[in-house]
Amino acid sequence: MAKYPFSDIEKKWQQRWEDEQTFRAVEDERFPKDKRRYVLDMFPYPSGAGLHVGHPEGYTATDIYCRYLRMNGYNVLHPMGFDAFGLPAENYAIQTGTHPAVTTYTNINRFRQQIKSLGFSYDWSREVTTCDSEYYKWTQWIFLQLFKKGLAYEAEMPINWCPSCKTGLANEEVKDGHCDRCGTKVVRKRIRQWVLKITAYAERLLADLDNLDWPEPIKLMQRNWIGRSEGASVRFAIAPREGSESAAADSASSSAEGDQLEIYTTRPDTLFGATYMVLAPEHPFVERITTEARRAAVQGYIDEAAAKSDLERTDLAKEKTGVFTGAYAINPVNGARIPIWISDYVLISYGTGAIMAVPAHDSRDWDFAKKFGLPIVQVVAAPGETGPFDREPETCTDADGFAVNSGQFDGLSTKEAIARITAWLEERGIGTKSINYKLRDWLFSRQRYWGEPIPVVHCETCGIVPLSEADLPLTLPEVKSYAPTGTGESPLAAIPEWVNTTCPRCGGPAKRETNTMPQWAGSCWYYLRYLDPHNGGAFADQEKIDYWMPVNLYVGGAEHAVLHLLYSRFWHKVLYDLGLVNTDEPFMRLVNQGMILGEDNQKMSKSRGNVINPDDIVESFGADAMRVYEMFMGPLEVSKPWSTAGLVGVSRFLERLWAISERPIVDEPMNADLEKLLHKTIKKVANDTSALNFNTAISQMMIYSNELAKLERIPRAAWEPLVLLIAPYAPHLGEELWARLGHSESISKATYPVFREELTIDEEREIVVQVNGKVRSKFSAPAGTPTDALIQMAHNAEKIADWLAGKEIVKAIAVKNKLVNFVIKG
RNA sequence: GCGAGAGUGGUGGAACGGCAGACACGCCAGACUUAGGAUCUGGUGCCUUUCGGCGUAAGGGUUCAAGUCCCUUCUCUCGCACCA
Repeated sequence: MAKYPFSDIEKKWQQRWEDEQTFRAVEDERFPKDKRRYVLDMFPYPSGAGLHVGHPEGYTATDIYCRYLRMNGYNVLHPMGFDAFGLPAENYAIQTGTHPAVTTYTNINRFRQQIKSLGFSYDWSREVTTCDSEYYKWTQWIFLQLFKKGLAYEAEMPINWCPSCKTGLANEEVKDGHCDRCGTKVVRKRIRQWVLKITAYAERLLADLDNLDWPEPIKLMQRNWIGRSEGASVRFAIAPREGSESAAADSASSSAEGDQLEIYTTRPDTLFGATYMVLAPEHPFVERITTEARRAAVQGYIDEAAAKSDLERTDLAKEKTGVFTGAYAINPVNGARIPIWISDYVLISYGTGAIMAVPAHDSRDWDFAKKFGLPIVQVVAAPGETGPFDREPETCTDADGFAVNSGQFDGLSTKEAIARITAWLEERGIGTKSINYKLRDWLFSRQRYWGEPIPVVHCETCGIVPLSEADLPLTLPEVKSYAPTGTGESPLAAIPEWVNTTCPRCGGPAKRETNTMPQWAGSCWYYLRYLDPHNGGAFADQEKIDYWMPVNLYVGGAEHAVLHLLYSRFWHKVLYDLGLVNTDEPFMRLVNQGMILGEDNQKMSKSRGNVINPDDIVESFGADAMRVYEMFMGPLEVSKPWSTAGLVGVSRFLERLWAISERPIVDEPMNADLEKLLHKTIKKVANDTSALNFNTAISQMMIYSNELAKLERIPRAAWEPLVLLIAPYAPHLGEELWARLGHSESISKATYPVFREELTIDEEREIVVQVNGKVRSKFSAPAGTPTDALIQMAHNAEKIADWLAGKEIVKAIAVKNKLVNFVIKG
């Protein structure tokens, strides 16, 4: 049998779609709001390696869904573009001297051609590229809005620095103390940075997750990343010096007296158990409170801590370290004089950088107290525990219970004690209820070339001055060397004619900002630019935003859970607050596709030699086979290994459809059984497709086509619906078969088949007869036969009399249309 | 350590609490064929000659009935990681 000529067919229809602009999306008011859908793919970074079989998985899923929606009368926006700023092109430039733009656009052209070869129904007229100055003009414009709102600020702060990428990294880009991109161990470095105040939106970013139809694990990851906790801020007075220490104290140290040391705790109920305090080594009080006698030891510890990498500092396995400062604080609830230590187990970046240590009820404090012989006082007892509570406890517990050794609060439940002690602190002005977040502000500057220049200047008289919006885009200058200086300045700093400029405010001499934006900037809002990609006067027209937004379905990998997906929610909320977008969330529904692994069940990688190139698959099996196979492999959301043998199976299925189409298509009625199967098939394929359960939809089409394949002559009424059903999956084949059926218009404009519910119901049902839960027989009964009649019939079913002979029927259970179960004894 | 998800034939995977293994790959047998992952027919979870028994990581439980619900354990994947 002749193979179907997929190569010719696919080329032909891709050309047709392009010539006829078949998938151009137009803001047609005749479609009411609920008949419009915005279906978005995470756009790719066009790497030099070309498209990977993982890319088409999500793209195929959304494409099938979009084609399905269009055939069901929806106006669908389905765009594609490229996330084009980024380090690989820049690193390549450093090695070869090739301008990153050259590499990037070469790669984009290759990607676009590869993506098109798979026959996706994108509206290519809306393509965006983030490194295009007409695009990043608006990235810069949004940055200016953030700046004007006070959400972008400069700070000199210790940051995560990747020595290999020679740039700072956001917290979200550090995994296990290593650079997320290149795996190099990050170090701490203190340099001037641009930071976005994402923490100002922490509460909303957290709360609004509840309204999103996103996978729970992703929402949970964002919740954990934001890390909200409730507790209290409490001020501890620094105790006056005593005895010889006081006499020895110099004037600088004694000035600390009267200072208040503020801490944050989630367990104010354990205040009576605070037996010492710990400051982060970087805490500003350390210098002031350290006594002369302890100064050398303290300074030594600080130096040691500074030399350690974050990874070493946060290694949980290591023993706690620390030194005593010589100073004491007064516990405000009981007046106890408690020593103040420093230790690197307290982080300067969280809370106030200082803690009250409650060793009886915090395992970290416990470890520390045990190591340094500090007192441990139990202040929470387990429910029912009777005491006595005057001994040092044998174990540490953070479980709830009731307060002991806590003065007037004794006996209160943990919950009650937290509320009452917090109120008591507030009355006396010693503390307040307080909320903390793990989320840090977003480190937004990169000391690299290939990114959006940050559109501000540094003026000697005016300070930081934003460029006028009319001066955007601020384009990247040409440079001789792309190599980062590594000193914390980008290559842009080496171009005086670009750096030296005039202040937009006073006209005096000023220097341009030489840091660039991180790769995440462009992807924060690209879904908005698709709405109106060529607009020169605004990032997008309001009416177009209102027409399409929000995104109804967003499909992409899970690796962006706390990066892109958090950042773009933040930007979107800022734009919402400025009245520039119509919703407070950008992506209503999110689906993460699973990874496609190599045939060896390992992650695909060049080094493992298990990489599958989509071009090869399209070449030898066709784009339709590739698409259908990727959807047939298993559920979209799970990871699954590639199997070329499995691909062959799908290819045979498409061959079979072609073979069927070559038989006589006749205007004759089909038999009742086939008609039933047809309507069941339409129902299942429609339901599964709209639910993105593509694997089971394909399976059903296989079942149906296997039936059709048994016929010599194919009734048109049995064949046309199958062609329509397969079209979203195998669009080239669908078009060709549709044309061969005599239709002149694209099948993508045809109407999806409709099933008749009554034809999906079997009037005869097979009823299973069980004895003690085990299947012993079966019989056929009309649909809807009442349960008592089913039980009667079951008695007469084959072999059942033997099973019941001499036994007592304890109970007979019947489920309509399904089964009868006899429960017997003896 | 904490959190989340997942464990089903030789393989990918199906299965509103109701016949476990749909569909597909592979394999076996046969047919046909100038056989370039070809096409067609039948078979294919394991044990047993049959009757039948056993089977969804392991163990327990709820139920007339459990892959599915509950508890315990194990393994794998992912995320977080001294956040007070």
